[in-house]
Amino acid sequence: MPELPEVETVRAGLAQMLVGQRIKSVNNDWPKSFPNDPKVVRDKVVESTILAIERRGKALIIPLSGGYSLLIHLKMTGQLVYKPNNSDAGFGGGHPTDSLIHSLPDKSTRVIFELTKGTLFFNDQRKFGYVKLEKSKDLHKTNAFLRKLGPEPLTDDYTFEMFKTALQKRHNTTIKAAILDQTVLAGVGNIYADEGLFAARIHPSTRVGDISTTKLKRLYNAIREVMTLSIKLGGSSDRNYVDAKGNKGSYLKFAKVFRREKQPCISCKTEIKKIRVAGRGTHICPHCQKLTTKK
DNA sequence: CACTTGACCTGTCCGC
DNA sequence: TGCGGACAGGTCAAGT
Repeated sequence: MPELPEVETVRAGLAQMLVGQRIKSVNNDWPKSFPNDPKVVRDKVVESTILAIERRGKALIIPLSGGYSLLIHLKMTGQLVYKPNNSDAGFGGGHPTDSLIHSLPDKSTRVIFELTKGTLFFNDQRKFGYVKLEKSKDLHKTNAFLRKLGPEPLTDDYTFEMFKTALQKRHNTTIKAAILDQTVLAGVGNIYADEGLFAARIHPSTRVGDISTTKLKRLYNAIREVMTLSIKLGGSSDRNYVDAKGNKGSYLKFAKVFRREKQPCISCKTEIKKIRVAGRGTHICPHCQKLTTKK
């Protein structure tokens, strides 16, 4: 599910509700969902206080009092949903009747954190995601996943030059594979790759080295615009994704190509096609996104 | 080193 | 209705 906009939406929701709370207990049934030694987890996590909720690329980082942090990756189907202790009535508190919160825990619940004022559920149908306990000190350098991540694309200091320079090391591959590469920039996944490439009118199979600077500049802007809009709309709920309150996001109502195969292109009415690029299902308008090559 | 493919899992959908 | 296969928003380890 979750690409940068979805993870950022979860982060913002959790930050409102969890910061300052104490963790009373931790339980997990599937060891790979929380691979640390359960005794160590109990020792370092229980009785600690949540200091902040941070995001890096598609990962969440929760620093705790006591010098440790939770590093969480939702991968394809992870969810982090918080249920306040007083949410039983099912109304108010930002929990519409179709919120996932009313059926928690469920069969995909992997980890349960009991907090002072409520319960945090880590759900993950496909079990690809994880919660890991890490030392907070220099976490961005000591953790192998975080260390390799490229720059955050939505910060003010992320420039076109940074984008262009990072792409040069992937000049021989397709532009779609290149922007999905988390070492080039952090946070783009399949949805925003397709939406960004459509907005920039670039065919996903185009070789990076064959794209003009003008078009790359369009893509740089498009990726930032598409993800910024999605954050405003609470992210994309294609299948599993929900925010920290268990509610779906609405970005896909505004998506131009993603999951719109067989529908007319909003720009030229040509039928949207679904193809395969970089091993991923890929959505294009064959008329607006023509494949071009140099020489 | 750059790049591609399969594996990790469960659930759903589609064709026979 | 049942069954097999393909596929799903991500990353990593292997292979070429």
